[in-house]
Amino acid sequence: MRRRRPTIIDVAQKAGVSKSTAGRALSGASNVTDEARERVLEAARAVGYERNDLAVGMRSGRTGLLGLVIPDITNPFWAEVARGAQDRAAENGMSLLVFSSDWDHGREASHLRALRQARVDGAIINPVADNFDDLDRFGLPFVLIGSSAERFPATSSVGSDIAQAVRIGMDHLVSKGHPAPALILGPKSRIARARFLRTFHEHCVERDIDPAALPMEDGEYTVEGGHAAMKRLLERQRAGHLAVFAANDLMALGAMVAVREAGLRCPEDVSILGFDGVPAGAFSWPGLTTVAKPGREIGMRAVDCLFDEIAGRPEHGRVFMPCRLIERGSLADLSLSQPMRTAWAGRG
Amino acid sequence: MRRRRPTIIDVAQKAGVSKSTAGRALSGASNVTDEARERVLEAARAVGYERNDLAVGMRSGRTGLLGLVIPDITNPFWAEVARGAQDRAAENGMSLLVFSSDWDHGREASHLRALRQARVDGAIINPVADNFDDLDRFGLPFVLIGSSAERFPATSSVGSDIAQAVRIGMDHLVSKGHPAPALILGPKSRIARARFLRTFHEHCVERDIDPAALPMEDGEYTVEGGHAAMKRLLERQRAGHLAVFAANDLMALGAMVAVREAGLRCPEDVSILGFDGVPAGAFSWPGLTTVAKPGREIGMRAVDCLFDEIAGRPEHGRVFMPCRLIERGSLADLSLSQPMRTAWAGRG
DNA sequence: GAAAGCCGTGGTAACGTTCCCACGAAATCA
DNA sequence: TGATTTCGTGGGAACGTTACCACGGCTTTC
Repeated sequence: MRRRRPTIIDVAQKAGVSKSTAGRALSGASNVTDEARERVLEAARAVGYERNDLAVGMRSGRTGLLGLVIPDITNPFWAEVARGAQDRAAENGMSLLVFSSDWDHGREASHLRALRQARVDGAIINPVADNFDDLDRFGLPFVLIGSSAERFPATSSVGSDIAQAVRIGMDHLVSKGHPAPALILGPKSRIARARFLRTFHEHCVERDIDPAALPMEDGEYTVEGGHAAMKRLLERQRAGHLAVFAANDLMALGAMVAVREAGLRCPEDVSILGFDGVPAGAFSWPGLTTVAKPGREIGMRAVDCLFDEIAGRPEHGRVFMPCRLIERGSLADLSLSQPMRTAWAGRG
Repeated sequence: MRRRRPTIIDVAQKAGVSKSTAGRALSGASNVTDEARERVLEAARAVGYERNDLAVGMRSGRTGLLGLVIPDITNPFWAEVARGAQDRAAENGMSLLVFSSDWDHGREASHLRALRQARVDGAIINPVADNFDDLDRFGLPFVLIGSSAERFPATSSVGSDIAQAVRIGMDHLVSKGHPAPALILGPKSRIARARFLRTFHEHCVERDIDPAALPMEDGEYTVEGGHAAMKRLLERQRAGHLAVFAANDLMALGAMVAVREAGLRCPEDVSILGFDGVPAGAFSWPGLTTVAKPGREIGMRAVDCLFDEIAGRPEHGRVFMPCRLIERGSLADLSLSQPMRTAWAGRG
């Protein structure tokens, strides 16, 4: 048999005040005598009172619940985002409702409905929908995360700064003597790809390189995709050192496997630079040098923006979080041994 | 300006029935005319009604919320557990509140309080506390997960079957010609270690091997821990093939690095078997052969048990989920080339 | 044919909290 | 001193739903 949990009325009785006064004391309102507050708090401790969030939400409209809708909590990047969001939420006494959409419209819609029914105060969403209808109908404050947020420029959102990331990566490649790397990119349909390419082209223009002369392969954002892309790259490349900038760590790791299978060595014969910062990159051989996205910071920042959104404060627009280089062992340093002698340098 | 959301009363008015009838129709109760139900459902659709879960929870005592308290959502294993739990919860129309405790008593206690205040219907908990006080005070239905659940044998819990996992691993080692491997274990304080060792000893007895004669090293459950342990192992081992069973994949990956640093090759000189099934093991070189825990299934099963617990159905006691072998490239096959010629075979 | 049971319906209370208003006492102002 | 403000307090309504009870009409039973 489970005993009835004490309510604010029990506390009020024990303290000898009305439930209004007890409520004020417990919620930290100012217009209560110190003496009354003391008595109420003591009584609450004595009876083991714990506020009923449902009742609070019911009456005040604020539930202390935040929603997080991401493609897959199993993906290390999204796990980091979730962790950051959860920590920042907890700091502010709020709890996080987590949902995985698996890039599925139906699931996303159903999760958004669940969020509404739970009366969350707001949500952080990585949208799978490519039109704004679903989100527009959401009806609650929300913040977008991830690169697909770019499709909704008018909405408050937080993402990694792909432009800056590409720049960091290219600077590093140049410093190691690979000014004109080959590219392994994601599917043409993805927004992130376009942004990546755009910045890459800017970089080429600055350095007087013809981007059209650089080898480029597409593939899914998976190990298999990277593996296949690298095989194609190696078929085109016969001699000299090959440097590759992959748009995704999993692709980079797949590419590394392809290099090994071709009887070549990384980084001696092929240099590989990744993008994401997945933990697995630390255990590959060689360790994967990569541009890491600040997943945790994105999650935290998204919660901050969401709070502003909820409070009706002027919206942030798009927030871009800076990425950073993690240097491990997958890049050869050609800057000293054979300055400027990369695969395609001076071809065109 | 955000318009007031339609309530069940709006639906009832539109349908021309009382709110009682509307409520019955919407909650799928049986004692309503088909005609009335139809009218109510149509009205609900027309006004865009969505049930208020807070009010339901307030009145009925069931919130449709489940809690999940794990050490760290960022850890791939726990992410899998969370994913499984979330999917199974969603199947049953419930939402998951996720918290990371970071093995910290204070955080755990505060998360449990948050769950109580949110009036969740139940919780799945990987307890960090080593005494039962906190959990005993929890006051809501719950199911324990992870190996530390072993400290609370009276409570319903779900974990991986370490005994079976060790057996699978050993069988595989034997089949490859490594009947007496060295061990890399976790810290002495951890429950999982004891269970691992116990089964290992049983295995040795069955095969007439003196476990005391086998090299054994401890370390933290991290890459660094495994790295250091393997270095110590290699100092003791001068010649012949060395086979190692690591109690954790991260340790195994660290060990692999140590092997490479010592100028040896895996699997030619050293065979390594891991335990966990982390994704990173697929990208190491060689790929890590390992015994994988069924994280997702554990999460799903835990939710099933929790439903039983909530419904007051007879408790399950401890549920053990079977692990499976993932064979990649980190074990040499000595069974043909040099039958039974492992490092320590026939020493004692 | 009367009593008893079933079924669909509607009205009302209850869940636990916060919000709003009114009240009296003390403090301040003219 | 009398009028006005301030402050702490208490009472009651409200949030949106489900649980409970009572009612009338119908069918079943003896």
